[in-house]
Amino acid sequence: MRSQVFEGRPSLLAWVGLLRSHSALTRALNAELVSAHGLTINDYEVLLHLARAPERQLRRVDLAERLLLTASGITRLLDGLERAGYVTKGQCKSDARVTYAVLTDEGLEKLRAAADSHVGGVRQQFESRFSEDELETLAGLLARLPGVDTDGASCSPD
Amino acid sequence: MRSQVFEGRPSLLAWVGLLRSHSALTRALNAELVSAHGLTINDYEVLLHLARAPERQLRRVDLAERLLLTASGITRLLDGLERAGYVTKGQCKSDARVTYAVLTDEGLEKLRAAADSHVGGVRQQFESRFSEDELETLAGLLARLPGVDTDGASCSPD
DNA sequence: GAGCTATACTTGAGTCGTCAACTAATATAG
DNA sequence: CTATATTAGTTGACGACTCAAGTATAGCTC
Repeated sequence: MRSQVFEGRPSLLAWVGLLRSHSALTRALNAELVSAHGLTINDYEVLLHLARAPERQLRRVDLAERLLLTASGITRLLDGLERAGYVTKGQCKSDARVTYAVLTDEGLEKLRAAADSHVGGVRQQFESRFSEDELETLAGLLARLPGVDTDGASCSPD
Repeated sequence: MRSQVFEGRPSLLAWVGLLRSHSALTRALNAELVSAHGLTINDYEVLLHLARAPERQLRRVDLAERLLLTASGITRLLDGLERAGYVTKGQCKSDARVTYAVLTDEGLEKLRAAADSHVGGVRQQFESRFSEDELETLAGLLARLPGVDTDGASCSPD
């Protein structure tokens, strides 16, 4: 049993490393973002994905896929962003089931305001510890884990 | 702005990779563990840390440090494990403030039962995607991120 | 075109964790 | 020794998600 439970294997080390580093980094970066801009990491990610999307809008489903959240999680997340005025709802002409999340000008404004300090925080965490090469290696390895890709459809015109 | 917000830099790629892979892996492995054994990843980690500790006990504070949770998070986590009978409270003779979390025989039993399938799941996720060398590289890189280390004190005898 | 399945989304209940405030015991300083 | 600060832990209120169930629209199949 010992050999199974007590983590000697590289896969287990990688796993606990992932768990811990995520916890620590997330905590730090999220606190930063919340205190400086009143945004959660996920809030930020929503704004970012919308900003990059054509027409600055995305179906809720696609947002869920990109953020790796459930549909209801997205509803809740967007609730907050809508109340804050950063996002509004939009209809889809060709499919009455879908509601778009549309980035407002205020939302884009907010994203711009938050981006610099957040990206700066992220870069500092990583670039103070790793060389450019190491970062590429790390990013490359992480990219092979599940959940790191996704791309989304759209409510195409009739 | 474009260059700041739109993640081209390796540090940003590494960061989103970490976020996504954590989310996906955690979801998968946690679901497995919960459905097979009724344990959360954090439940499991508590049992594991206790099993490795001298006397199979640890102060709540130290547990918090190891799991990267707050003190109150630990109180809540242990609530569940105590109700399930996997952990009990223990006093510290030399300091009446501290309460130990003590692994019961049932708890050790439970850990043993869960360990194989959980470790198996973890290994499968990682070893199906990476070579041994790559895993070592990944683990090594992750180890340099914050939160990946810790070691704990104990209520030493008078 | 009626019925069935699948998809988009919302809602209520519950879980897991946080923070801030609080109690209790110990350490330290004068 | 007394006063103050520090440390261990718990608790209430709350936030962010999840799951299961429900509603409404769309698409198939015959």
